[in-house]
Amino acid sequence: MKYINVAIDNKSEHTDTLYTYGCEDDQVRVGQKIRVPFGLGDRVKDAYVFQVLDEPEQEYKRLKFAGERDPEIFLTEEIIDTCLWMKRRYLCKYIDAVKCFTPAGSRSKRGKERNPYKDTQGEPQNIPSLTGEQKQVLEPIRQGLVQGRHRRFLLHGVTGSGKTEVYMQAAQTCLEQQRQVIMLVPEISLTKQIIERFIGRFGAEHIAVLHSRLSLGERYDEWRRIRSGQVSIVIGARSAVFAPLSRIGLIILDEEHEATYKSDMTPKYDTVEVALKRLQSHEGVLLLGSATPGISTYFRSEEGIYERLELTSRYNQVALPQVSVVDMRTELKDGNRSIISRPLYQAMKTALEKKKQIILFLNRRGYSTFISCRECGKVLKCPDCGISLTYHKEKNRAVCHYCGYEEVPPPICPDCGSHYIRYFGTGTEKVEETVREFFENTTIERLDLDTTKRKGSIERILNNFKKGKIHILIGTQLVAKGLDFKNVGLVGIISADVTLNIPDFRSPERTFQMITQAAGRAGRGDETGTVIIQSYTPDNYAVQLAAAQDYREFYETEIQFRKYMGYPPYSDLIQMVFASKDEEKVRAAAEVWYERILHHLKEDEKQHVFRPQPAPMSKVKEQYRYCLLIKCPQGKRRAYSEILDSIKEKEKIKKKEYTVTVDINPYSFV
DNA sequence: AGCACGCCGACT
DNA sequence: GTCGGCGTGCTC
Repeated sequence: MKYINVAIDNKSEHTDTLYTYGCEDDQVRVGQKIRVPFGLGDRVKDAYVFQVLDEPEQEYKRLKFAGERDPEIFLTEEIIDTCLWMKRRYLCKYIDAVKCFTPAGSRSKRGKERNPYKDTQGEPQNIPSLTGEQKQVLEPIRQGLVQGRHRRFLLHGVTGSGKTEVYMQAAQTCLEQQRQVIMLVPEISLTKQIIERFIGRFGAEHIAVLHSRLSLGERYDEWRRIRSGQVSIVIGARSAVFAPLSRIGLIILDEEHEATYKSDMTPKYDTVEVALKRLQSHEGVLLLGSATPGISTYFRSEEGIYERLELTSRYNQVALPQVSVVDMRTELKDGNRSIISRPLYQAMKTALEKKKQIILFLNRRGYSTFISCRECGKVLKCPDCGISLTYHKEKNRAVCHYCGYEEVPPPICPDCGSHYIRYFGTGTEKVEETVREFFENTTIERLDLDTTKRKGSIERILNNFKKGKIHILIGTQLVAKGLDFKNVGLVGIISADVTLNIPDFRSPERTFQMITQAAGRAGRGDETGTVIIQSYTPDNYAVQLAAAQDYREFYETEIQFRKYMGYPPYSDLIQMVFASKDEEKVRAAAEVWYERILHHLKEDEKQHVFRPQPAPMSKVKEQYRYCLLIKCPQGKRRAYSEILDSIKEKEKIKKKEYTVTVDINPYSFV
């Protein structure tokens, strides 16, 4: 007779605790899935075993007994341990964490297992010989793998420097140690080449590819295939970090800086953190790769938390593209009010004459309006937070979304006295229209979230572009992600300012990454490509250093700003969002939390918590939302988690009609 | 989230 | 007197 502590598969916050059951089955183990009677009606619920005990921890007046076990779903102790860690770190429920590791579907009814990539031949390959640089980079990774030690690497390599080959050879070494590999990519639909190369090299039978098109049944089958030990390499987007492998030797994150590695659903986990947690138990190696590492990542490589490896030369020795910045203030002065500058227009004409293709980048439309002078380029910013102020029409104020600072927008530019104050943020969607007017006999296609909603449409557009059927492709960041088009002669960035002035402390970082990535699309064939960046603040360091392709200098500049402002990596930003149908109730709830948090802090720590304010998009889906931001100093994260946890505990005693979500270092502050 | 217990108003 | 309203509180 055993006693088990289980997490119940229930939606409610109120039942998010471990319940003790008696268990007749002596074979019961931590991680198993088991049926239990629950509640007054003894409804049968799924539950997961977190602890197995010989004696119950206390007397229960109505102890119940667990039912049958699910023989197909069982997790390892390492996974249960990681669930406990996730609950703390992301303030999610036990079951939310467990569900990351278990397949959502049930056994597929067809009865036979299916592997959608079984028929993919992949490119049969000769293993290419490595350049000197690649060999050098690979050496310490191999060493870590062979010794079976936990090590962490940042592979900083320019576009086209052959990172994928390093990944594959590291994977090879890992397999030779009888250990398994998780290969994570930002977006599976744009990663066909990598998948084909892996399948070609290692064979489809040892690889599981997890992607969003899998049906629930297929997902279940893949999960079982992985769990059974048949699979030694799992390729997938961020959720593949939860793959139920039992001997993980290596986790690779390609394009480490990408926003998709941060989950936007509960639990709001950070893929790198989960990978690290798992690798510590498995004594495995973490390999982060990027051409433009995130500032916090690079900082950690400076601190020695990650070992940094550099690939500086391009594989095929193609010269980096010619990058120039167009000053849109001059365009205005000279009477060109159009969205396309004269240099960009000229370059487009030339490219079309040479039968070269063009990509125009339209940055994601800002959800907020920033205020800027079209003559000198000045942008209104918060004096305390250093981020752009957002214009609120209803009250005619420029507001800081971090701390709530506000001011009446000046009628003339405070720097140069110009009357050309403009409210930016919308209007860029007119690009397509303008381009069509300027270039009548060309094929123009737009690629963004709206056009890609329909299945297969990304592939269709990209294929047509590849075949040369489309002359000008207008798109958002989507187009920038790792695509290799040989005939692109020109890349134009319509407005660097939109990205630069998103009210987020990372907007310079994002701008730098966006420009670098876009530039990487130009001149991938044998000719040097051209990149043109349009901006009203052409002297901005992010724009300038991206144009100069100087990552190191950008890092040095940016890290100073982060240090001065106390932003990550010098702190963690904790964002809490309160939501309710009742506007007054959310406001009150946010205030209560604010007061309670302050109550737990010492006098000199109170400045880290900002007064709650209505969210920038304050009403979404009939719900009113309030935000509360905490700048959590380095090393204090656990303390804050505990404070929030205890408030959550107290708050749920009184049933309140609102929801709270906590997001640590969110990718956007909405 | 369910589901039962419980303490007040209109029915056979 | 009792059938049922859904407010309140618990679930090993």
